[in-house]
Amino acid sequence: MTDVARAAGVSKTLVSIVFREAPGASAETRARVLAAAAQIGYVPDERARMLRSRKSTDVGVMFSTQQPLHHDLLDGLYTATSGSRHNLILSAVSETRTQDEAILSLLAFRCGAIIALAPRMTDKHLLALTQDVPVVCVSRPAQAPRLDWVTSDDAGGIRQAVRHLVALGHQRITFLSSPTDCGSPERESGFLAAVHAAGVTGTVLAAGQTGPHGARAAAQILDSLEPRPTALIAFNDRCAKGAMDMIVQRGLSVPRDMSIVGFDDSEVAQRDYVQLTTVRQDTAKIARFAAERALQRIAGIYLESQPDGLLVPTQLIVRATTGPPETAGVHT
Amino acid sequence: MTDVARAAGVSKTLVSIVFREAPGASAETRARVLAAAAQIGYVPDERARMLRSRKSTDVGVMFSTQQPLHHDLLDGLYTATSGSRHNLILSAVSETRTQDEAILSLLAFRCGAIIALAPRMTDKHLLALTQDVPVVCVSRPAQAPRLDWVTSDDAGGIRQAVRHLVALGHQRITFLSSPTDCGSPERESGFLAAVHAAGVTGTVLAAGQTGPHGARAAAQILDSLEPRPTALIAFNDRCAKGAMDMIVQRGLSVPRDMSIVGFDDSEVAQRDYVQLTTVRQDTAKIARFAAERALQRIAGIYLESQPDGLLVPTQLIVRATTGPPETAGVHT
DNA sequence: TTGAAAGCGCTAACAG
DNA sequence: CTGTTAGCGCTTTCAA
Repeated sequence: MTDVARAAGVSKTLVSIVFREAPGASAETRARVLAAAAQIGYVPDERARMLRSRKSTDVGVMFSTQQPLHHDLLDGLYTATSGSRHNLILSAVSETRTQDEAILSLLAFRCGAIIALAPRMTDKHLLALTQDVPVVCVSRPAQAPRLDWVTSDDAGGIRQAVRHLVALGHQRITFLSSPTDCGSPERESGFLAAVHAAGVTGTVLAAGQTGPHGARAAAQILDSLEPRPTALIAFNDRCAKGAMDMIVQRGLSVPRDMSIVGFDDSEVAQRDYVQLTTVRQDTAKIARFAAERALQRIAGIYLESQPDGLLVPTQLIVRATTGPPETAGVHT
Repeated sequence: MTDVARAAGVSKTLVSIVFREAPGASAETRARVLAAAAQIGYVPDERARMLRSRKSTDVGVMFSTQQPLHHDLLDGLYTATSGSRHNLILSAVSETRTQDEAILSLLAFRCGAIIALAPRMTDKHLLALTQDVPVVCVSRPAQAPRLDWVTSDDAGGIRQAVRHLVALGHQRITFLSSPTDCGSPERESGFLAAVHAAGVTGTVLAAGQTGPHGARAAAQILDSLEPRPTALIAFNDRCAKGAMDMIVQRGLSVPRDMSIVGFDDSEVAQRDYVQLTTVRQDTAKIARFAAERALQRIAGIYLESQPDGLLVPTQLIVRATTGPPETAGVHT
């Protein structure tokens, strides 16, 4: 910066003013400073800048490398913050990095707010965090005061799936849950409420969020002797996919012998060889809300009138993996 | 920090020493400082720390939200740097954020080195960047001095695919390229060399990296009247998938009417309903090398003896989408 | 419209 | 082993 100031023949203050796009510099000076900076290849040190200005305007984002949905959300967050002066500080959760580590790193960078994608911590833990920095939870509702959240209407989404299946004539439906994941409790209770309302038989089986989890659960269902369900609703697309693999591998056909519904409408679902019927999440809207809230909090705006969270509607995308149940008994 | 020092009854220096895990503090003091910090909820300000220590030990990583392979690489990078004192500063390329913006942001955070995943910039541009900070390119070789790189042996991988297909009896093979992507030139020339060596007919068709790209290319192939190829090798799994979709949609069967090979061995390929034969990239090894190089550069180590880059071997994973060609003529 | 000085939270030399 | 001092690159008063 000193170099730029010298090259442009002005003081450091002027350089600062120009780069902050603050008023107080003539157009002529501005141009000369920018030219000198470009010449030298100067980029303001974001760390020093934040350090001195004391207010960190950066938004920290905790996401998971393994969740396709998070990549769509990241896209949405960048879109929502582009144009603003706010940087996104990314902190990933991976196989070798825990959520706590990710959050700690965000704290160390003194983000002005944190957007946590699918935080698997308790409300209490999150609330404690809120003492230090405003937090917006994505993919899970929260109950604590001053804890913002935004998530898909999980229960509503599952209800759409159940109604679709019931309309096709299904009487026995199983939900493959992923107990430790965000949103699973809501989807599970939504499922139970929906099957109850429709007067059909619904069972819940703990599966998990990955393909192998779905496959294992499907195998379990096929191996059991009881009247087999004719339709499966999975916690997410990957789980749905795994279940489908297993069913086909056992010589059965989808959707003839088993209808399958996923959740997310991730790329896997869309591009698949067998087009997966799924519940689509509106990631753009979720991201927009999360970003908006985070920026509000950073600006110190806390409106009593606005609710803590937002439930974003889902949309059922009917593709090729759902159909009427096979009426002629079971062939294994 | 001052608060912690007061609470622990020591000077700020001691607190600094304790948090840096530097020698010069008694175990007793150390414990007292840590206790006080935990009590207060103190986390050292990473920005101030880097600012003062002048050497930024952080590693900047440019990645793309849309590339499944990058998420595996991120995992690998976190694993490779965990345990070291180096932070990973992530900067994403998304629909609304260009590579230049991503790099600029990394520069603004004064990373000690940058790992660029699949940089689509010219060697010249990258070389200019190297003046400011050491750069390690991933997924593409580079020719410039002091520009480190690591990528899969693209040509070798394609050769494995070609040999596999030729061994099955294929005589006409088409490669679906993605001209603007990293690695495509290498794969294309590797393909041409391999078909030449095998004495079979090989053609190249520009497709792209997404499913729709692959589908469009496949349609083009099916619509042309010339002797149709009996096997396709795609730039990546998504492209392969899209081509497969189109082929099946036209009433043909894979691999009977057309064998298909992908590239990457991404989750799509592995979990797919139709198990995709593909060329696996060793992401863990690539990530390890990239991280190792970056840390070396940060440490100021430049060994003349070591090569600029590394070509990591690939592995052909034979699944269900390749088989002998249908000998009875073409049925449309 | 411009410049000089002070200081953000921390680390790195020193000295005790 | 512990404390004091100076300053990283920037922004922010305040004065010219």
